[in-house]
Amino acid sequence: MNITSKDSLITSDEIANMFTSKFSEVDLSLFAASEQEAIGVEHFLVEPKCNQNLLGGAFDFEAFHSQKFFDVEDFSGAIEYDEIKADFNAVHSNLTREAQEETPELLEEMLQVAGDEVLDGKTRLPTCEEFILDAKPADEVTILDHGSCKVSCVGNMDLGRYSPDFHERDSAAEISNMSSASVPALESTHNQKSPVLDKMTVQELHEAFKSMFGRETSVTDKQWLKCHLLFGLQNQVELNNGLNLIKRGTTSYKIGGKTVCSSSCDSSGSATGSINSVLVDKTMAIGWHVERKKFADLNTLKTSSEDSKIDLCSLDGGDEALVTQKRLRKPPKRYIEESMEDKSRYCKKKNGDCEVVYKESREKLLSVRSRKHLYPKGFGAAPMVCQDKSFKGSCIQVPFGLPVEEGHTETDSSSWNSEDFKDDRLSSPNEEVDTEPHSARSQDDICGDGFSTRSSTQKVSSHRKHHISWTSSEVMKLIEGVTRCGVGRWAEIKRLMFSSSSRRTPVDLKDKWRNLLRASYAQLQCKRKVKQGQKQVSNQVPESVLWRVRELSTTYPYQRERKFKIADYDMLLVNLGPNFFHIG
DNA sequence: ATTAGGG
DNA sequence: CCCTAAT
Repeated sequence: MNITSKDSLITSDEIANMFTSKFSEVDLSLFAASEQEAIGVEHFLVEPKCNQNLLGGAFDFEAFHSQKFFDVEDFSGAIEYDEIKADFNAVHSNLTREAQEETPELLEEMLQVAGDEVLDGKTRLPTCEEFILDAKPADEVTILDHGSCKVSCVGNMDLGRYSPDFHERDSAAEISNMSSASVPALESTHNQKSPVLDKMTVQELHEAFKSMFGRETSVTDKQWLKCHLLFGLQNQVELNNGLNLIKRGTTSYKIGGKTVCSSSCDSSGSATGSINSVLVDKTMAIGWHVERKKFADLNTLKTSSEDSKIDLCSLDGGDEALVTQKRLRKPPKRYIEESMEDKSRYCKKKNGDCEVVYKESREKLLSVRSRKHLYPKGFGAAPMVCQDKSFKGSCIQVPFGLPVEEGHTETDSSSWNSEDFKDDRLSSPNEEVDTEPHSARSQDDICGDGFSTRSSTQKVSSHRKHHISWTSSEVMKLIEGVTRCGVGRWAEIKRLMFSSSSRRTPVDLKDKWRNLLRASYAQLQCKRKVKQGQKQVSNQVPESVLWRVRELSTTYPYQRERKFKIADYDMLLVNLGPNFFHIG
């Protein structure tokens, strides 16, 4: 089940959005008498088909799967069919395995419990103690089919033991009060063989329905009514318990013969799990199941529990703002990065002798380009994997700008004296002077930037673009480009002058030009003071170049309007003097 | 997709 | 260099 690598994740926001509507809203949509308004889950609400029960251990997910109980498309199209299927398969096998592993005694015990209640019959709801005793501590996902009222628990079906710390009775008492008041018969067991429910007349069921949902229904199908009543009951129970469940960590309880399991201690360690039972709808449960796994890697425990709280709050009633806020909160890409950064840092620390110093906390780890590739949907993807190999031994964060182009360092102003000036000038503009050595790349690979993702996940993920110093020839090409095309037409300049250069995007050109401009004016003022006429030791860009930059900046006042045609370029050069391209 | 501008 | 908003 390789769901984590999929990029079409459903985000928690979407989940929350879809399923955290207030109960009353759920009520309206799911139990509309017309049956037509509700979408998605409606399919299986009215189409009872599968009737396996839990104890039989024959929960056929494939059958379920093929019945179109839900329409994948309905769920924002974000959950891929395959994923769901994969999940179901896993669940299925899991369940099967579990069922096989369970001893007959345990199964019998379970049957007995159910049977007792059936025999007990009548209208007695389980007491608090019974609720507690019935609790099955487990990693269970409740999957409830409203058509057949089938319920299944997957995960650790620890039938023999009960959660020791399940001592809170408040919620259980609430359950009793709430349900016994209006729905006396809901304790009954597996629907189709429930004598108690069967005993109820349609009218009684209607009454129960009305008292529970506050509205009447014209549906006369007893099965339908029973299932919806159970559904409603469970919803309310969950609503009442929601927050408690999170704190408690794990719980499950039984309503009638149905085991409703909630857990917040599944493998992901996320409290989100407890929402599963709030979303009685199995598709929802599955959705969360999938989702939880996906987020387990990204979220810290803290985050996920926070999320859960928010969701439950909204469920609890009326706090739409939280949901809205959550939805609006567009997780900044930086968030992902920084969380990655944190983890990576953590990993490094963990691995010991790796000393990495980040220049700024906001330092981006990935270049935009690669990041776009990495996170097509922006969120929730690509769990950070820290591979030890990456950090074996010590590594040092290499300062940016180390990679040198063409083997010559032009931070030394001497490079401006070199001949590539002339070369550049003489070269025809269309003639690509590919000054792109691969040294930079290889440098990149050799020294790396100290981050792990490169080796671990996609190698496409080059990280923050190294600062590649501009060579003199590049600067000249830039200037020439500006001269020809004018300021602002960076794309064109890039095409003209840097077409062979993989780096140096138009934005880079723009940035560089801005820097040049800045430098040129800064230099004007500094020059007054330090008139020593020393060769610009401080800056690699010679004065003449800066001068020309200024010239161009006035020539092309940074708007599209080009005062000069290309033909004027020669004039300009003439005006600048023959020595322009040499250090003056 | 490009460009401008802030960081 | 990165990011974002505005074209």
